Amino acid sequence: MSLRDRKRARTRQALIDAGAELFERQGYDGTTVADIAAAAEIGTRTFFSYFASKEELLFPDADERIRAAEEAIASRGPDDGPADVLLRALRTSARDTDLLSPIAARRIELIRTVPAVRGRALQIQLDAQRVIADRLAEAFPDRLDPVTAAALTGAFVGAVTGALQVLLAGPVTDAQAVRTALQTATDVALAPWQHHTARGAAART
Amino acid sequence: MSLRDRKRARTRQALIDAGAELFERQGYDGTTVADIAAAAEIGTRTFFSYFASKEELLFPDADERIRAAEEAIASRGPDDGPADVLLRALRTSARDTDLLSPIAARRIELIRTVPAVRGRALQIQLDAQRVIADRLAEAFPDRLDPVTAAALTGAFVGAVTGALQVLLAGPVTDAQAVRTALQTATDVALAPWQHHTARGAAART
DNA sequence: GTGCAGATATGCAATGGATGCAAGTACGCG
DNA sequence: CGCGTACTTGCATCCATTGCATATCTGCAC
Repeated sequence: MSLRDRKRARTRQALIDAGAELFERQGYDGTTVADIAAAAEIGTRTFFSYFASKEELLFPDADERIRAAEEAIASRGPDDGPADVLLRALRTSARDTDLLSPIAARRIELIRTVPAVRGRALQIQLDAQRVIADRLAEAFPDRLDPVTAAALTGAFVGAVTGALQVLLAGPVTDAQAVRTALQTATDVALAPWQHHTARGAAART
Repeated sequence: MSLRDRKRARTRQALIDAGAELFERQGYDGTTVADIAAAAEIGTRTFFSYFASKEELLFPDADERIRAAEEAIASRGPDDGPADVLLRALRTSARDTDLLSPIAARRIELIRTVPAVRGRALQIQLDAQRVIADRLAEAFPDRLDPVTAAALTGAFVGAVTGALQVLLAGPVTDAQAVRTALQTATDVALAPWQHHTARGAAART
């Protein structure tokens, strides 16, 4: 990796850190892009060559997570059905984002309270959903047409999102509660599809 | 209804119409709030006493749709299970209101192509989802805990949304296409639940 | 009808995100 | 070392959005 690349990566990380720090201290709306740029010691204009918008700063790893999910689908076992694959994709891409880490908690708080951030988060989620649905359809060409794959993926993601929305409405809960809620959500979403997609669908975590 | 109210309603409608007209002719980003306000013959500042943002102009009846869904839940039959009720609520709020209007296709097109609009649409959807989940949990207090209700609702909405996303992937030109896509989406996305509940058993959690 | 209180409308100014442009600076490579 | 390309940056600009102060209107009571 060249010096230039390393430098750029370092600046990028500095921006992410500065953003987290400032959002924490002054709130999202109370922090201007100029503040963040100054804290990372770059010009305000330059900020936008690293992130397309202020919100992007909060989702720096969206691409990686999508790739991780694609990876998980690609590396499925021969006996896995669509439901199993979706479960694995979810675990893979959600792994590093342990919902209970302090950083994640702050991000969730921002998603919950700042409309612009929520809107962006939902868009990213929908984009990810589309990619996953495409891969899923490719993975099971004889069992899932594209529309059905999209519906299945949407049901899965929607259930998880809905459950988390309720669960995370209050203050941060314990890890076990999160696990239980996820289990509930995936069960609810996938159960009706079992006879559509095969029996191996139920999985436990 | 007082004169004041009528006047206000008329201005509001004028703004909606002017917006549709201008977005159509100049594109969303090519149309400024000042343009819209001028076309409706009010001051730019006044626009924001009618709509909180430029995007809101595209979702003037969000409240009514939520109310329609709540209505559908409230008026459930004695033998309906959660899935039946949800199904009816979705069909009602989707069918009832605006999707039949001639501007439906244009709105879909804007949702599809303008990030800000898509973000807002998703937020509105999520908010609606939360309300519906709450009502559903209230309607079946002994069968559904809040998290399960939210997961179930999210699964339904997510499934339909996911299917729609694929069905409306390309440019959308006429309202008829929207209607048939919606029909197909609900059929594909919700079929699994209909079989499921037809057996008499609700989601088994 | 008159006049008041509260709701509305509007103009003005300011903030802040975002973008285009042109000039400056640094890096990679021959 | 020297050049071409990529990265930075300041500047001007556009536009959405908001606060504030002021003017205007409507509903209502008298």
